Amino acid sequence: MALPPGMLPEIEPVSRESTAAVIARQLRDAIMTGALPPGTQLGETELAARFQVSRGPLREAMQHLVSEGLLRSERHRGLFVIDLEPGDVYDIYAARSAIERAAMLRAIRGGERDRIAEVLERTVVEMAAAASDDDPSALSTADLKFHEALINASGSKRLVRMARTLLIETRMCLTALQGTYQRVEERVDEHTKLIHALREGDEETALALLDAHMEDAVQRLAPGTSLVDGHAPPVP
Amino acid sequence: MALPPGMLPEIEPVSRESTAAVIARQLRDAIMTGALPPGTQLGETELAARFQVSRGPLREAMQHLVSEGLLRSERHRGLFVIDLEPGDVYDIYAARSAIERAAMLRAIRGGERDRIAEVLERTVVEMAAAASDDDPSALSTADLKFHEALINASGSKRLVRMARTLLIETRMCLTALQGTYQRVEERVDEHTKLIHALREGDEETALALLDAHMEDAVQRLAPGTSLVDGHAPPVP
DNA sequence: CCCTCTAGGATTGTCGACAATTTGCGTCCC
DNA sequence: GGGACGCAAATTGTCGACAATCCTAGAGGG
Repeated sequence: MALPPGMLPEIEPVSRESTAAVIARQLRDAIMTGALPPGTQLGETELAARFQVSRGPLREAMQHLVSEGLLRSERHRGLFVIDLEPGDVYDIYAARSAIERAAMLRAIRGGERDRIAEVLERTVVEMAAAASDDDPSALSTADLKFHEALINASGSKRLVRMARTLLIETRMCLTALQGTYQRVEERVDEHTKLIHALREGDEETALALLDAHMEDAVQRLAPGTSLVDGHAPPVP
Repeated sequence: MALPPGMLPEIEPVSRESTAAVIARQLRDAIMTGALPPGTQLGETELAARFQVSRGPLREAMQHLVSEGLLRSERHRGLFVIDLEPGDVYDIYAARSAIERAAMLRAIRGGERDRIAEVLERTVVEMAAAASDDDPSALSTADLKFHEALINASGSKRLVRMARTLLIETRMCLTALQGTYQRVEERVDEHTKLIHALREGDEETALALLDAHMEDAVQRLAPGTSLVDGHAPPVP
C-alpha cells in the first residue's frame, strides 16, 4: 500500500497554509520591498477588500506582523508600517551580529561544514549574477539569502525564528537607503571569505569577518555609530 | 494648566491594555508556571467561556502565543502547549547565550555600568530572599528577573523582544525539571560575580562567567549536551 | 483673533452565527 | 473476526453586523 519513497515528493493538501499566513507573507514582502513605505497606515477595511477576505483573518495576519515588530499598532488609531530611525539601524545590526555570531559558531562546530559551505556558495553565485546584471534589488535579496541560509544551517529553531524579523528589517534598511552600497565586488568578496573561514573551521577568522561585515554595514547605513566601541545613538 | 511633573506619575487610561493582551499574558503565566502542562490542548470555546469573552479576542491572543512559539497550532485540530524536548533545552540556552552575551556587551559599553549594576543587585536581593525562604519557584522567578533586567539594560528593543519568549521557555524548563537545581548559594553567587565583572567593565570575565552560567544550566537540564563543544543533540 | 466645546465621520474592538474540515466510532461487507 | 466505508460530533475557520472609541472640523463664545 505504501508508495515507494521518493516517487511523490511533498504531496501536500491543496491549501496547506492558512489564509492569515498567506496575507501576512504578502504584506511582509510588500513592506520589505518598500511597496508599503514606512509610516503607511493600513486600514483593515480597505485591506480586507483588497484581499477579498473578511476582517477576521486579516486582523490575525496584522496581529502577527505587529508581534513581529513590522507594524506598530495604536489603539483605536490604526496600524502603521514601522519607520526605521538611525537608532534602529544600529539596533538591528547589533542584534543580527549576536544572532549570526551564534549561528556561525554552531555551523562550524556542527560537523557539516562542507555541506553548509556548498549551500552558502550557491547564494553567492546568485549574488554574483545579480551583480553582473546590475540589479541592486536582486543583489540585496541574494545577500539576505546568504545570511538566512547561514542561520538555517545552524539548525537552531530559535535562532531562525528570531532572525526572520531581523532580516526583513535589514531589507527595509537596504531599500530605504539604496545608494549607500559599497562596491559590488567587495560585497561579494566578503561573503566568499566568510565561507572560506567556515569551511576551514577557523572560528576566530570567521567571527572577525562577521563582525567586520556588520560594522561595515552599520557605518555605511548609520554614519557615526559603531558596534564595536558601543557608540550607540541615544534611544529616541 | 499643566500639572507639575512628577505629581501624577504614570496616569494612564483606565484600560491601557487590549483584551487580547490581557488574555495572552494570563495564558503565558499559566504556561510558564506549569499550570498548563506541555501538550495540553486548548479549546477555543472552552477558554472563551472561562475568560468570559468572545472567540475573537481569544483567537488573537492565541495567535500571538503561537507566533511567540509557546503554542503549536495544528490546522483544524487545535492548539497545544509546546512540549520541550532535550534538544529544545539545548537550543534555548544556546539562543539565550547569544542574546545575553550581546546584552552584556552593550551594558558594559553603554557607560551606565553603576546604574545597571544597582538594578541587577536588586534582583539578586530578591533571589537571596527567596533562597532563605526556601521557595524554589520564587527563586526561579527572581533568577529570570535578573536576566530580564540585564537585557533591558542593554537598551536594545530587539534584544528585549527576542528574549521575552526565551525567558518564558527557560521558566518552562525550570518548572519541568524542578529538582535539578544546584546549591542556592552557588546560584546566587554566580549572579553576584556577573554584576561585579560588569561594574568593573571587565568584558572578558563577564562573558566567560556568562558562558559558564549557561553551560552549567545546560549540563544540568540536558545532561550529555554542551554549548561549548557544539555537542548538540540531533534535531528531532 | 484665539480658545473651547460639540457634533460628525471613521476606524478599531467585539460579538454571535454559519461553513469547512478533521477525527472517531459505528456499521457493513468480506 | 478483520478491514474498509460512511456518518456524525466536535473543533476550527470565516463572515457580516453592532458597539465603543478616537480624531477632526466647525460653530460659538470670550
